[in-house]
Amino acid sequence: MRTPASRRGKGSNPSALSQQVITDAAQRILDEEGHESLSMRRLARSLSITPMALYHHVRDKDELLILLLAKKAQSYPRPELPEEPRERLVAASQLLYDLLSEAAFLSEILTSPDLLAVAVSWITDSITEAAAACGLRPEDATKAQQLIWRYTAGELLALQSRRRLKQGTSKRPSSAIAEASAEKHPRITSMSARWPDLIAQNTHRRGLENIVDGILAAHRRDAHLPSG
Amino acid sequence: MRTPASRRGKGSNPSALSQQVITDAAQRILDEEGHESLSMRRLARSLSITPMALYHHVRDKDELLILLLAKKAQSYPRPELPEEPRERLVAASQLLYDLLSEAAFLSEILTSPDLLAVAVSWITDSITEAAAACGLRPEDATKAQQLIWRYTAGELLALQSRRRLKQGTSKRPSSAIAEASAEKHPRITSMSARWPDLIAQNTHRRGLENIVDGILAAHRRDAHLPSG
DNA sequence: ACCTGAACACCGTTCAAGT
DNA sequence: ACCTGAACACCGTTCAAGT
Repeated sequence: MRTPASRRGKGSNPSALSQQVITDAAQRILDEEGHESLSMRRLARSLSITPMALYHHVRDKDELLILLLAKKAQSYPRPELPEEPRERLVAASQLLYDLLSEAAFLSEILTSPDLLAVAVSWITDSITEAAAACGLRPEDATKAQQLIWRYTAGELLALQSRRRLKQGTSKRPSSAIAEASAEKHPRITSMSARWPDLIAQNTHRRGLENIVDGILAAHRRDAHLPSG
Repeated sequence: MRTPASRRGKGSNPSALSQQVITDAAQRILDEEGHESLSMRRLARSLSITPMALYHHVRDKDELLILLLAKKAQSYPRPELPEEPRERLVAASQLLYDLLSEAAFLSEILTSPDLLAVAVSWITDSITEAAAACGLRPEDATKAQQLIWRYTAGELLALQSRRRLKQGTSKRPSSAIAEASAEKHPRITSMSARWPDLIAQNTHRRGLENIVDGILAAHRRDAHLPSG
C-alpha cells in the first residue's frame, strides 16, 4: 500500500526533510499568513507530511519557535556599536528591541526568557559588556542586562497589542469590565480618554534612556558611598 | 449591583447562573488546579452546565480573565501610601507588582495591557498621581506610569517562568538551540553557568528604584535646562 | 532512522433549536 | 431570556506500526 502523497514540488528529493527545510517553511507561513496561523499541523500540511514527521527534527513547538528566533538573530545585521560606554549600552539595548520586534510570534515564548536570551545572546552579551565598560562590576552588569531585558519584554508586549489594535483584532473594553472596576476611582474616566493617543506612541527609546541613566546613577552612588 | 447573595445550591438549581457564580467557580479552579486547567469547557463542567451557557454571562474567555483580575484588584488591601512623592511612586508601583503576581493566569491577557490597566486602575492612578506629585507634568506623569507598567509586565513574565522552573514544567535548553546560537559568541558559555543563580533572584525592587530615579533625574534635567 | 495512521485529550466559539 | 445539543474548525502530542 503506497501512500500517494503528492510530490513536494520545488524540492529535488522528497525525503529531504530537515531542520532547515522545516524552519524555512515555518518562516514562510509566518511571513505570509501571520503567527496565528503557524501550528504544527498547518506546517506539516504545507510540507505535505504528517504532523508527527516534524517531531523527528524538533522536540516541540517551543523549540521550533526558538529556533526560528535564533536564525533571525544570526542573520541580523550587526552594526558597529558606539565607543562611548553609555551610548553603547543604549545602542545594544535598542538593537535587542529592534530585532525582537520583528519576531511577532514572540509572545508565545516570552515566558521562557532564559531560552530566549540564549537565542539572542550576541546582543545580550553586548549589553552586559557595555554595562561593565560603564564601570559596573560583572555581577551588577549582568543585573543591569536583566533589568533591560525585562523592560524590553514589557515594551514588546505593548508593541504587540498596538499592532493588534491596528489590525482590528482588538476588543472594546466591554461594559462588564468597566462596571466591575470603575467604582471607586473617578480619575480613570478622564485619563482613559487620552489613553488611545498615549498608548499609540512608541515610548521605548525615551524609557530606555531613563532606565540606563537610572542604572548608571545608582552605580555612581554605590561606588562613592563606601569610599567616602 | 443587584446580587442579593442568594441561592447557589450546588447543582440543585442550574438557573442560578450569574457572573458572580461563574467567576467564583473560575477562581476555585484557579486556586485548586492552577491556571492551565481553567478552560471554558472545564469551567462549565464544574458548574454542571453546557459551555455555551457561559457565553450568556461573559463575552469570551478574555473577558472572564479580566473580570477575575478586576475582582482581585477590588478586594485587595489598600495600604496607606507614603507622603513623600518619590516613596509613594515606588510604593504604588510595588503594589502593582504584588497584586499582579498573585494572578498566575496573567500572561494570557498581558497582551491586552490597556484592558488590564483599567482593571487595576486604582493602582495605576496612584502611580500617575505620585509621579505628578514629584513635579512631572500630567503628560509626563502618564508616560512615567506607562514606563513602570511595561517594566512590571516584563518582571511578571520573568516571575512566571521562575515559578514554572520550580514546578519542573520547564525545558532544558535542548542542544538544537545551543547549536544554532552558540556559534559566534564565546562569552555566553561562561555567563550561562552563573545564570541559574541570577534568574532565581527577585531583582524587581532594585530595578524599580533604578527606574524611578532615572525618571526623576530626567525630569530634573528637563526642568532645569530650558530655564537656565 | 524516518515516517504514517489513528487516536488521545483536549481547545474556543457559532448556530439552530428548545423551554 | 436562558440554556442545550451538535457541530465547526481546530490544537499539541503519544503510540504502535510500517518501510
